[in-house]
Amino acid sequence: MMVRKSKGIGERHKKILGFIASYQREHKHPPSIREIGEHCEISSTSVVNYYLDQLEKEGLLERDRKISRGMRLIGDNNPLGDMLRVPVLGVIQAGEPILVPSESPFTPEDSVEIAMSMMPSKEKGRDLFALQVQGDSMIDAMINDGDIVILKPAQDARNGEMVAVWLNERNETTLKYFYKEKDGYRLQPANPAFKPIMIKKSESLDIKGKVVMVIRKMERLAA
Amino acid sequence: MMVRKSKGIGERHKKILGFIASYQREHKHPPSIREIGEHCEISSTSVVNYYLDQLEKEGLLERDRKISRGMRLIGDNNPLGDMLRVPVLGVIQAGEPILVPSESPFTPEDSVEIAMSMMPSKEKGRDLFALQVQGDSMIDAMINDGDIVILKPAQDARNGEMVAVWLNERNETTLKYFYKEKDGYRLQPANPAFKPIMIKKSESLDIKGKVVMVIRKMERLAA
DNA sequence: CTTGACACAGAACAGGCGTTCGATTATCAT
DNA sequence: ATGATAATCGAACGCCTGTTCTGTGTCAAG
Repeated sequence: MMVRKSKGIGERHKKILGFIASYQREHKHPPSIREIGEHCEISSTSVVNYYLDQLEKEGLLERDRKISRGMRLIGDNNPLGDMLRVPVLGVIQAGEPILVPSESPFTPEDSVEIAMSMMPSKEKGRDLFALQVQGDSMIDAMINDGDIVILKPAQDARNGEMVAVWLNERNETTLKYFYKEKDGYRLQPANPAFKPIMIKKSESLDIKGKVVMVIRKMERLAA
Repeated sequence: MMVRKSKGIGERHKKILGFIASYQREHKHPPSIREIGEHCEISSTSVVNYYLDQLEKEGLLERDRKISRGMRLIGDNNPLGDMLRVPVLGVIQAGEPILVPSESPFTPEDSVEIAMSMMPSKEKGRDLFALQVQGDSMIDAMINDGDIVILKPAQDARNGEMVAVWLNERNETTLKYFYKEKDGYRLQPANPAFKPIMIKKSESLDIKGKVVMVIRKMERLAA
């Protein structure tokens, strides 16, 4: 039959890889060695095992020996991965205080799923929450109507972090870069076309959380 | 011992649920019935099975009977999910043509993972690609320096869709809402503070793709 | 031609693992 | 108290599944 001379991956290998991926997508768990054999025209379990070993050596597969269906695709092939489910607690808009987890009486109607690998640094905590932006009031933060902002509860922030604040005096919710200055705080819009807001120490500054991510889905069309 | 009167979930159930989640996170595959028993102080496999059945009835778990470790958590508990790995092909900036998959000679140095559930409609194709925005040239599209835009290759677009275009005459790459008009095309910035660009039919309009998502990670601090 | 690496088949083995069933104890309404 | 229901246990059963070993045919190098 065909020979491979021990270099690289052959057609058979690709077929197996593809089968594992599609099987896993359909059944939510990996196939057994025998199932792989049936669908890839391999009549012996030992041959499947043989190929699996090669795929593992190539770094395309990982195996938990002795464990049933204990294999998983590595890298680009793997359709499954760790993700974080972040509850969407409500909307954020100017003129209304935002709801942080402890204040919100609502059950998250919806949630968004974020890949762990996308999470900045060590914000991988379980206490993140999300809000959907309503209206154009956040355009100075470069955030559109409909965007989803993911927040981490916080009462204070370091310079340069984007925070969600409730400005009592102005009766306004806003997202700004936070800077502490000698006579108070400076809230810097992300959009350079807008001017910073200066907050005196006397005014109340109510930080609700830090913005860790912004997601904009383009499914809907522009007005 | 304690009794549950067949309503709701008890402490034991939560412990099992938690163990499955943590086990799966560590081993990349679900535990066996016996492993659950060992770590939850249940000495009989039948009791574990007993609880698993209840969890399934509650809709918190799904089971593939007869299949080894054939269980998976449902909903918020499930740390694993279908995700799309989108290759980051390079950067997008004004003054340089963008690279679409077929043109790019580079192997994606990096990739971003997006939950399937986050993908708009049926853009769940395998041909998506991502670009990292460099510079502030996309501020009129409400997109910041460092943002990641996810694109779907396309040569044309419908009105209202945001597209990535290469304007040959202006030697410029840009992201705009696309509108076809009687005498040509109108490229509308997402930011209402900016004016639309009118393109005559005589000018060449090179649509490279549709923007399906924008992601902004806030890990880095503002300048 | 011989040799040896390689691809593959098939069968047997053994342990993993879900299932099932009989028996026992605990809790509660009656 | 008492019977019904829930919770548990322990062991046996048997399929599922990965592992291993022997054997065969092919092809290229010596």
